[in-house]
Amino acid sequence: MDKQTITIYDVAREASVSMATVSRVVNGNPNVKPATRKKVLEVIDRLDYRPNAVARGLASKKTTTVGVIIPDVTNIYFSSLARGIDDVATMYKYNIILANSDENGQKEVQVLNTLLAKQVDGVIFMGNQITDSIRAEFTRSKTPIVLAGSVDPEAQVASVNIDYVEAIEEATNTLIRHDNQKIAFVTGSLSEPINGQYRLKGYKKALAQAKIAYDPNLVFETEYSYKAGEAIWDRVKAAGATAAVIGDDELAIGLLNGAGDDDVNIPNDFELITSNDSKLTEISRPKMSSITQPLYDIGAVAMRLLTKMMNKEEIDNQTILLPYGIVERGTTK
Amino acid sequence: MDKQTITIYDVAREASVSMATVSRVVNGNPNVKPATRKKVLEVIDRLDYRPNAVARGLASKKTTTVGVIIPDVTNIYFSSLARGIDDVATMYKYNIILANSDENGQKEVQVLNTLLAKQVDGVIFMGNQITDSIRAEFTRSKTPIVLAGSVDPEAQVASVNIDYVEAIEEATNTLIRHDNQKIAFVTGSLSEPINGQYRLKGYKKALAQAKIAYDPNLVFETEYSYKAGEAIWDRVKAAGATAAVIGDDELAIGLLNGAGDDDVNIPNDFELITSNDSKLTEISRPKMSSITQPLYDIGAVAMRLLTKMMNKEEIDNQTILLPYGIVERGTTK
DNA sequence: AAAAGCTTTTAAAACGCTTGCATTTGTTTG
DNA sequence: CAAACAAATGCAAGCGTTTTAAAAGCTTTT
Repeated sequence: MDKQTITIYDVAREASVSMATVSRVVNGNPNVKPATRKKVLEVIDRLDYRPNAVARGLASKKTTTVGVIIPDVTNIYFSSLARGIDDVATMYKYNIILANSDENGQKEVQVLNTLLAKQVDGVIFMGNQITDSIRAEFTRSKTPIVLAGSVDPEAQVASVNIDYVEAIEEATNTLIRHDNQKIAFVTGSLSEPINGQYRLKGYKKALAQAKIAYDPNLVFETEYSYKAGEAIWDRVKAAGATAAVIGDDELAIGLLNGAGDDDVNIPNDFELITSNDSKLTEISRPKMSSITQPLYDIGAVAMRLLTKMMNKEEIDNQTILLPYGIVERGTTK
Repeated sequence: MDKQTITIYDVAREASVSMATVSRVVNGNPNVKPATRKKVLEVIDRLDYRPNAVARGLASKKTTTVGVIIPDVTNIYFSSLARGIDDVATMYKYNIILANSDENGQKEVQVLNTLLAKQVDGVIFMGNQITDSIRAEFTRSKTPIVLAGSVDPEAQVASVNIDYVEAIEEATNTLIRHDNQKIAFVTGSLSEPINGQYRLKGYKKALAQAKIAYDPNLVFETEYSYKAGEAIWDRVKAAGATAAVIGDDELAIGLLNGAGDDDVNIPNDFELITSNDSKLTEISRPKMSSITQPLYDIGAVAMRLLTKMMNKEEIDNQTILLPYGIVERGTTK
């Protein structure tokens, strides 16, 4: 009934060699006489033999598959990283098992476990919160893990990022230089280290340097979403801010549109700088000034780092910081 | 050295039962005496045993993994579908191997083959062109396949979509009702059936009904990208169009911004309707009128259909059409 | 208390490949 | 030309599960 699947054994028989030899030619092992290789290759072609990766994985204990845990593919920030990850994965002959986690700690643990059960050779984790339970799973397994665009304050697990402190500091400085005194800081949950520790620190540093008092009423904690941005505009306005540094592009464009719909002239009456320099910054009107960071590359470098770890190569530096910059577009004077 | 991996065998020994029994309790097979089940479960817990999915896959010939071929995760249209796919996959205990194809026929074939080598239980394919080589691979394998948001003119392979002909016809009609005589049709390559056969047909039908002559100079073939949209504005304008139906949201927002930057008043001087009702339609200013289609659901339903096929359930209808609508927002009068 | 019929459990054969070790074949060398 | 070494191949033991057929235990029935 079923299309009889043909195995390495069939090839071996037809080519009158051993399975070992067939395996060698399939894997490009050089210890095969060219004539033999040719003969085997012909049979493989004739029978249309396709090696079974599952059997391969079981025998070799390598699946050439890596797990990618992503909060939400639909968010351009993460999908940009994912694209970088996938491209270099492909380059190194790995496949990606993609799993959405919704930044939900429980799901993250769950998903991580099924990935490990599937014997992935490594995992790339995106998500702003390394909860204790996740960290526990990380350390429990011998599988290499790297964080992409996420930060581990303990610096225990490998990661690739930009320097969030400095980046936000510089963005805030830009706004200060433009004579803003009341600068809002709006971002995701402050319980996420990237916000509560890194970005906030940069924001405060810039203020301190300019001798501007830090005002907790100017920091806004919300979701990374367009709607949240639109919704928070009123509060930002009410707080008397004349500018804002924002931690996410979707959030920023929401705020921008919220202000615009409220007939606020941007950048004259209100300035803003966002954080991720995704496609969205070019799509909005005015275009958004932003911290620039190489999203694709963060993913790509993270995956590259992971390949090294999977290969048990010596790693000189576990936590890689990629360069960032600031582009001023239409939302700053 | 290596953390000694513990296997089903270890559990069997510790619980003094056979591997078969352990396997049964792990798989929830009812033929196990409650007392035995409990004993085994305790040992599993104590040893922290995790079944090896690869071995499982080899023995059972099921990997509970499906392959997803996507042109580009970074495109909101596709990532929305992907999100739907992943969610129901998770619901049915499947994992997703995600592979970017760049709509490139060669890559598609390549990727499909590695997915099949990995013994995925099914495949979801997104991409607007079912080339002959892809079709050949499809039919060659016994693995179930369904198209999501992509169309197979031959209707050989299962798919879930909306009725593109009618949808575009209706969108065009809307523009005609608003007294536009010169309506541009801008979309991706016409060699893709979705454009060249379906959408174009709907466009022409609407024109014919309104007794407006079809003018090939008003159809624009380009890429699905923001840049392409911006770039094509000049040509659309030069052609004298007063409105446009557009096949992709990124493309549409590009065109919209292109027009806006050219000081054209939208919707008064130029109207447009886009096709996918993604997040972008709410993000643009003015917000874009659009054909509404349930992107998430298309993915979800496609995956659901696939689960049925993998389960060898009887399928009543291979090609599912989901309902669409039209929302008029700010880019139409 | 033996026969019959269930319910549980076990033994062991797959599943399709990789890989360490042994063997065979081929090539140099002294 | 035998010895020594290198290259090419083969053997067979895994890899960690599932699954089928058979065996073992229990209950009922008679």
